[in-house]
Amino acid sequence: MLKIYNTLSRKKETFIPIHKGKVGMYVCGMTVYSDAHIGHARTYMAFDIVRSYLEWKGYTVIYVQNITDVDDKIIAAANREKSDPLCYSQKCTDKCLTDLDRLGIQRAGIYPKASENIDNMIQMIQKILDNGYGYISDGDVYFSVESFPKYGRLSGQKMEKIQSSGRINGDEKKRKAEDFALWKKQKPGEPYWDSPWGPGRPGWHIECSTMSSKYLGLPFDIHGGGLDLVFPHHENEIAQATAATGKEFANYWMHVGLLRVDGEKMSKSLGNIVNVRDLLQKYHPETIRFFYAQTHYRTPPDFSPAAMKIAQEGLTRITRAREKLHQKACPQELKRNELTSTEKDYFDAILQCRAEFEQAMDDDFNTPRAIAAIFDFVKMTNKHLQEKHPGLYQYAYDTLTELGNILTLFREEKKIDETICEQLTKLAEKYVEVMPKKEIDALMIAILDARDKARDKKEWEKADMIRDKLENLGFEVQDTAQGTTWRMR
RNA sequence: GGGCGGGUAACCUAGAGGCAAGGUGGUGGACUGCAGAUCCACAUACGUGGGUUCAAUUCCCACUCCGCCCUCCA
Repeated sequence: MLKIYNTLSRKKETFIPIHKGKVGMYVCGMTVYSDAHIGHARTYMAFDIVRSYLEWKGYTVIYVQNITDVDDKIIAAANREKSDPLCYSQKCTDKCLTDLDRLGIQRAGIYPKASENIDNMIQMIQKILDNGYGYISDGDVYFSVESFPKYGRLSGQKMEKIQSSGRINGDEKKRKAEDFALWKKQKPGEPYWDSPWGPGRPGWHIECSTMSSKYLGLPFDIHGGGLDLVFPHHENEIAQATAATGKEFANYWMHVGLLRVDGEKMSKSLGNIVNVRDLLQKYHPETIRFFYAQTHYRTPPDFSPAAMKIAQEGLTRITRAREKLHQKACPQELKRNELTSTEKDYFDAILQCRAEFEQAMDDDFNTPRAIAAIFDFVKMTNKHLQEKHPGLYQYAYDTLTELGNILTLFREEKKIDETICEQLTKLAEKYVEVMPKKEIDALMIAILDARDKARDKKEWEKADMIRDKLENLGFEVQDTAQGTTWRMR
């Protein structure tokens, strides 16, 4: 039974979808005016896993993630570049989504853009006005927060406190400081759309109320985003959608803990924003994803080279076990009562891993616990590498792959560098008597065979030389009691 | 000032009213020409002070430290 921590109640609640077998999920997307950074990736990774797990549980998931392409900062950036804001944001959108693709984060089902839903927003604003929750002021339209008694429920704020804090922006055009803009009157040099209140553009919050209800209908199941969006953005979304439609908005609110960098908040002012693209120069996408998955989605992860190293090494441990399984696996009928007793132990361990994995994920998508289950499974695998049943290994391999996929692991195959084969051939020419086919496997077998002969003759220098050269080409060579094994890093 | 969430070994990360789990690292052992991998074993932890309880690290209160939001933020 899946439980989700709901920001609304600050408790874990049993997940019950509105429509049986279906889940509607809306996640606040990027404001596209620069590159995607690892904070974005953190959030979309988290929801990629949420989506994957829900699908694994048998739900059909409709995943909507908006693109904010109408915004002050976009306009400012476009003006600096002397280009049209919408063209500029289109370019950024493509870049950002491509970066996330390269990180191996699966795309949402629908990416609605603010600029393409202005009419819908105007309609919603009109309804808010019709229902008495907003007012017009010199070409601007504002939401009147005091007219919406439930305001503050999501973030635990009390209206009086918000007002008395003195921290929110006053404005002559607003009746109350806490009111927020639904529609902003056009300013010179800015893009605008016509509306019943004159030319202008929508406020930021309205796009999410509008597009979520347009694509998912109200109410819908899950609304997610970064923890920083709880107030005021999500609070405002609820107010707007409810004021306009009278319907409930979202049932479960999920918020992702914000990524930190070397123990500090990641921000423009600190100048420590790490772009996805730059990070991909240094680390394999799978390592980055594993790093994220190692921290529960509500806990702020701390990004650092040291943390990446830990992720890298842990992931390698899993990968090695999976490769060994792959080598031994072959589809074959599997009946528990036909297994030897040690094979039964292993088979039961696989079942145990599945059960623990599901239990962990059912508990508010507890990926660190799920990963612990996988590590337990890896340990059992390494202990049982002497079994004889290929079907058992197939089942183990399939299980590890299936569960890993939910955590975004094993999504890409290793790329084989074209030049590796040539370099291996050169090595073989030097040490091998009979040249094998120019394929990596054949070359490796021949080279390692030559090395074994050297080892038999106790020619350690030669053997170590070969091993060093292979290591340099990216091969991990290990001598074990069962012979020499190799793998690509 | 208001709201929210945290402080678990050397480090990272889970957890729960009664054995505190996983990873990285460390130590010892098995294996081994060496290296590596793997397995086995071991060591080190619940911020402080109260309270509730047979029992708290887990619940409550205070204190303290840290972070996030209240301005754009995933």
